[in-house]
Amino acid sequence: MKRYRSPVLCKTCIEEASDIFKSIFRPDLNIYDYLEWCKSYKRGEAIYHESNKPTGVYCVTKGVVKLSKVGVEGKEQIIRLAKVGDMIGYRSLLSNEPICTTAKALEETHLCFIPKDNFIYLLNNDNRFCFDMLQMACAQLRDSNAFMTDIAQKNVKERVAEILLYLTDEFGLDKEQFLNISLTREDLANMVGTATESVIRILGELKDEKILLTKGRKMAVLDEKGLRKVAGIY
Amino acid sequence: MKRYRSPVLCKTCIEEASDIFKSIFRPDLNIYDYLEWCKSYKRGEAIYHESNKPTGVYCVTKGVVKLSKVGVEGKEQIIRLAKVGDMIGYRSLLSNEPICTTAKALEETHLCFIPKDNFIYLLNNDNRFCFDMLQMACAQLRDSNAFMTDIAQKNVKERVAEILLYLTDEFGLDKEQFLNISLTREDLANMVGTATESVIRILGELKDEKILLTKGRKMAVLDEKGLRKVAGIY
DNA sequence: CGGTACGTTGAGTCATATCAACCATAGTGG
DNA sequence: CCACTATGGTTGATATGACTCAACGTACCG
Repeated sequence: MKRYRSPVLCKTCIEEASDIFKSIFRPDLNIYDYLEWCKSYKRGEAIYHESNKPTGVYCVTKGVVKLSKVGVEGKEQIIRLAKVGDMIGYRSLLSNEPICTTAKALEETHLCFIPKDNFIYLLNNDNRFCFDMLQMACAQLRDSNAFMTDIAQKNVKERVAEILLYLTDEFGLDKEQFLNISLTREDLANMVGTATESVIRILGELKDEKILLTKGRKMAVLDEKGLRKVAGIY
Repeated sequence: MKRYRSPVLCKTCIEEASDIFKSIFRPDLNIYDYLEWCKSYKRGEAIYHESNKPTGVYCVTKGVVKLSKVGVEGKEQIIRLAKVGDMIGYRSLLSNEPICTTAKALEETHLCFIPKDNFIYLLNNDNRFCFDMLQMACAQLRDSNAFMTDIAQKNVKERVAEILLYLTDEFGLDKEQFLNISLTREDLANMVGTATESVIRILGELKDEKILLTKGRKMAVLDEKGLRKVAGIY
């Protein structure tokens, strides 16, 4: 849990991810003035917890963050995965309420922190920044609504297939054609809203159908078209 | 399908609902300059359809609008209900994509229309307006995420109970203690993501448990505490 | 007065959760 | 280095919530 207070390091962080942050962190904005620190998180490490008060927002410059809510009887529901170029923690801050999700690093992750006051200042004084944030929030709203419809109407197999497509899209494949993200079966289950055992069985079916290949936690999509068909997306 | 092109009528519309639009339609903004028209919609009338291109945003000054998506095999999923003071159509407009929901009036509804260019102009030139929109989008994102978790984890009875609480909260009760909104059983089913028959059975159970009272389409919550318990909210 | 949309009920089926047992792997401390 | 423990993965058996289908009742509307 190293803390970089040096603005130079923050600058490096952002610059490494600059093409992704293109709309929000523009060259003329001088975002470095507003960052308080950048920090490295280990796999599994918590970033913030449900019911804490938001103190600012975090920008992901490396790694992947899992955002989840605790539902019935402590069961976790994964709301979204945030990757390089994403901002987290802004939603509850802007709704003026306690944080109602939990954020955890899924792998080694670097975050830059913008304290609340700076963030609000930026929003109130840089119209372009505010507008970009609004567009981002709208895009997430779209995803959330679409996903809600899927959970409500599709069966588990369709949802698992859809999540695999989403992961392919979002995180891409490594040189061996494996998905560039490592999730436990339980994480997968908590994304699609089902039981771990169900996910395992579905993955088994997809393997039998030669659509998927797994090697421990690594997964490769062999037949994207087939997967699309299973997911009910044409 | 009457069209009022008169700005005076728009003004009346807005002023009647002014306390609700307080943040977005402030006195100093002179929103009337940006409205193109206000229009009255009959119960059941469509406002816009999936896959149309967004041409602007609509402000509800009277009535209730049902926003839904079409899911698997044509089954409707209700995303949210918009009432007086709400804005609809802004999400797809800001994500730069075809409309992906359908909007229908649930009762006699008045809408004021802000054309796309005016809306974007406002966002880009009135920082306060943009910030308020951002806050609104964030609040909806919170609701959407919370609802996603519920659909994924709660059973049908819990979800029905929760929707009834939500409706009480959102639309209030009339003088006879009946919910101030009229939904078909199918609409209820499409909100909680279940079958119409299931909703009917659950409502029957709640009546047996003296928690609910129904009279045709009218519903009265007799025991809010009991309902809360059923919904799993404490 | 017939039609259309909505509401209700019962019976049968199936998808999925739950429970329980067991295996695999990796990290830890003695 | 090995036993120990924790965590995650897998499989089978069983239970059941909720969907589907079908039939029928009800009410409003032109």
